Amino acid sequence: MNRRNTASKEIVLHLLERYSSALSQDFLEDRVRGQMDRVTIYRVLNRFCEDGIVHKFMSDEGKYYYALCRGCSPEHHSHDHIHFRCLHCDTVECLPNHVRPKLPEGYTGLISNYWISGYCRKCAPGQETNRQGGRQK
Amino acid sequence: MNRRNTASKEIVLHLLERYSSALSQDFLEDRVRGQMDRVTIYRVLNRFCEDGIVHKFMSDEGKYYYALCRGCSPEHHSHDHIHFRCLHCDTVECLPNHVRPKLPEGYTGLISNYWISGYCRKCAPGQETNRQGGRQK
DNA sequence: GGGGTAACTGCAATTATGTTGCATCTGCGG
DNA sequence: CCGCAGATGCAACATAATTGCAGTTACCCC
Repeated sequence: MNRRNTASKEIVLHLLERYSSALSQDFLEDRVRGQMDRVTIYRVLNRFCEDGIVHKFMSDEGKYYYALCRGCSPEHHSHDHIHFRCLHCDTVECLPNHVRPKLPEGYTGLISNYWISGYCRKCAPGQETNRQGGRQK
Repeated sequence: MNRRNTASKEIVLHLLERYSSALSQDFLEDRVRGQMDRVTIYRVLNRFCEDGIVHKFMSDEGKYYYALCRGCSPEHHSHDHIHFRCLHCDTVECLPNHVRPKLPEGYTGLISNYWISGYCRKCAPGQETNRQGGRQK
C-alpha cells in the first residue's frame, strides 16, 4: 500500500494548511467545486487520517471535521485537546489545552472528544469582528 | 403552547427512566416498534428538550443521544459533565463530574460536550461483563 | 357531558452526510 | 515505456434528521 502524490492530495492539504483550522468535508467541497469529486475528498481525508497527518472528530452538528495533527507522531497521537467552535465566525479550531478529567472509580477512558462552543479571541465581545461572510458553513 | 399528556410521552419517558442512561432515537425505535412512529419519538424527545426535562447531545458516531436532566432546572441547565460510552456494553451515560477546562486568553465558552469512550465500572477489565446482547446498538 | 380548538400523530417525502462498488485512469517503480 | 497497484469519478445505497400535511385527540370551557 504505497501512497502516491496526486493533485487531489495537494489541493486538500493546501487548504488545510491555509485555513489552519478544522474543516468539514462540505466546506472543502465548496472550495474545490469542479476540481474533484466529493468521494475523492472523502477518501483523501481518510487516507490522511490513516497516515496520521490529520485527525478527524465528530462535531456538535453531527458531521466530521478534519484538522492537521500538530505535535503528534503517527505512532503516538495525543488528541485530548479541546475542539472549539466560534459561534460568530464559525471557525472550528483545536485548542492547545490538554484535558485529563478524573473519571469515577472503575472507569477507564480511551478515546475522547471535548467540544466547546463560544466566542474566539478575534470575535470576543468588545473586539472587532472576524466574520468573513460564509467563511465556513 | 400548552403541553398535553399523551401515551407517547409516557412511553418514552418511562424508557428513559427505566434505562437511566442516555438513549438514541433508533434504540427507542426498536423498543416501541409498532406502538408509535419514528417521527413521533423524534418530536416527543425534542419537546422534552424544550421543556428542559431532557437534554440531547451529539455522540461520537454522529447521532443524538437523549438523557433525563438531573439536578438542573428548566431555567438553569448545567451540562458541563462528561458523556461516557462503554466500548463493551455500549451504554452511554452522563457522569457526575463537572468539567471546567481553562480556555486560552480571550476565549469564551458557552456550550460544551465532553465525550469519552472506554470501559465502565461494570465492564472494567477483571470484572464480570455487563454486555447484554444488543442492549444498545 | 359535549363541542371546539390547539396540540399531537402518522405517513410520505426531502435533505444531509457518510460509505461502497465498479469501471476507468494514472503515478511511479523497474 | 510497460505494467500494475493505487487513485479517481460516477452511481448508488445507508442512515439520521427534518418538514409538510392531513387526520386524530386531549383538554379547556360552557
